[in-house]
Amino acid sequence: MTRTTVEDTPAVDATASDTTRVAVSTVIFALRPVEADGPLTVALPLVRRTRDPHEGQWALPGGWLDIRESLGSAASRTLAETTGLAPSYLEQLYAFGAVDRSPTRVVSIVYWALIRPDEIVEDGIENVGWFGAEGLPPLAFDHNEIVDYALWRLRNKVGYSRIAHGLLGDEFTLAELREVYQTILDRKLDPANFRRQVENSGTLIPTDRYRTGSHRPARLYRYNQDVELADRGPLSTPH
Amino acid sequence: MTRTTVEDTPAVDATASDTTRVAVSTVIFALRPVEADGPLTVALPLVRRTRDPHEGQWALPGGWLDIRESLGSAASRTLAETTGLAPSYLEQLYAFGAVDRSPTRVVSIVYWALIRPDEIVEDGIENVGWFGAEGLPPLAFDHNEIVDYALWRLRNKVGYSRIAHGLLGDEFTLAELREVYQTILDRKLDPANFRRQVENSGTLIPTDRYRTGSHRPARLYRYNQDVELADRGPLSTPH
DNA sequence: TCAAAAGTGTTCCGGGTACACCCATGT
DNA sequence: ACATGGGTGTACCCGGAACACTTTTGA
Repeated sequence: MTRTTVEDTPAVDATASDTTRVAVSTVIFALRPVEADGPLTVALPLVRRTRDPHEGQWALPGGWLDIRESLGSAASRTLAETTGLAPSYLEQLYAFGAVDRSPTRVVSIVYWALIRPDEIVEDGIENVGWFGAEGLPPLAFDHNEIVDYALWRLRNKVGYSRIAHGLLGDEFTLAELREVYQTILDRKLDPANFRRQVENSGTLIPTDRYRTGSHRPARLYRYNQDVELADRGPLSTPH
Repeated sequence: MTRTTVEDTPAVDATASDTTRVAVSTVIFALRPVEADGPLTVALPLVRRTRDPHEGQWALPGGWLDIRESLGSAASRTLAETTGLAPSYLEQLYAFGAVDRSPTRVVSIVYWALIRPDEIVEDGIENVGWFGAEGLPPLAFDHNEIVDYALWRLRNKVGYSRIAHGLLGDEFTLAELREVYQTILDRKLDPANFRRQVENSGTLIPTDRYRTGSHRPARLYRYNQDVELADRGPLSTPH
């Protein structure tokens, strides 16, 4: 193949026009009221873009992959830089690489994360806003589609694994844990059956403490860290 | 930040030393005897590397992502170029991006694929070899780890979805389908129960044809293409 | 004392498993 | 005829769903 026209000649300044760049973004889920004193909702933080493309629109927190960091590290770093958050759970979601998903060629490695209420930094950094995961406004790039996929994965994985504790503090009552499941799955769960199921799963450690306040005090539980294994298969360390 | 030493100055020739490149590789599974007249085994084709790094070692088929193609297209293309194969099933597996997984910085988007016996091109292209998925020799880069993960995903997904037909031809007997499951899962399955389970799943269409040859003829089945949906969630098109 | 949530007991149902049994064909 | 795999019937077990019931607190 020989170059015949100027269109075939790559720019001398090889910034973006002729290379594929790798970005890392993260969908961060938390459970919080989306309006003051409203019910708990699956919510996520978004960052307002301050430059083109899509200036002014909301987008997933993220940034460029540095040449000397792994993908998971890049997710953690860009997350902290843009939102100030450090999630308790972080897992790779998918690599998005459609040619037209950005004006320049960008492959985005997207992670998804869970954070506990006590890890949420309120109004930590400018240009960050929290949104309910359902009914988002139009986001930059293909980020609406990405959030939908992450939400599907969250709902799916809650069914067969015990990640829900990533949305709770260290100690919690069974009612609080059940509330997490009900919010994510968007349906009521029988308290009696729910109790037995999580108790039999072996992932809960009862403590001697109780949460008091209204009605009969409820026993507090803690999560058994030794479980969780045998979930992602032979892949132990994030890449 | 200001540049103070030569180490900080990027090379004018921006080939590989200061950029992250994106590669695409695929783990292709087929069911075939690994030695002539042996039992059916989960096997995959590997390509012998003809240049450094890891010259002479076996590696997953793959190549560089072209700037004008999506990730899935790149997987199909590099697959065809290196092995001559065109799989019936192709799905993204994981993005591998550890800093030290290659001498230069490479992020690999790995796909996994299934191919039917009739799609296998025997001795089609030089430098391609077939190996049993268990007990591979040491491969180039982190490819052993990648294959193990793909194998885990295959075994896992066979349990809850109906992808096994991606390893069979258009028409097949229940015994042949059961053989696929038994080979992948490495355990015997009850013929009676297996029949009822796949029949009740609604994914099989009985034909009027029978496979004769030994003993009582077995009815041939075809797969219902209309199913398979509601599996990868809202992600319909590969990116 | 009453409302409401915590916690227990019991029944029912459906799907998976084990296994006995009949059917149809090649040799 | 008989061995062998194709195909059917059935009993059992276990986990989830439904729901009645008792316990313990705050108000």
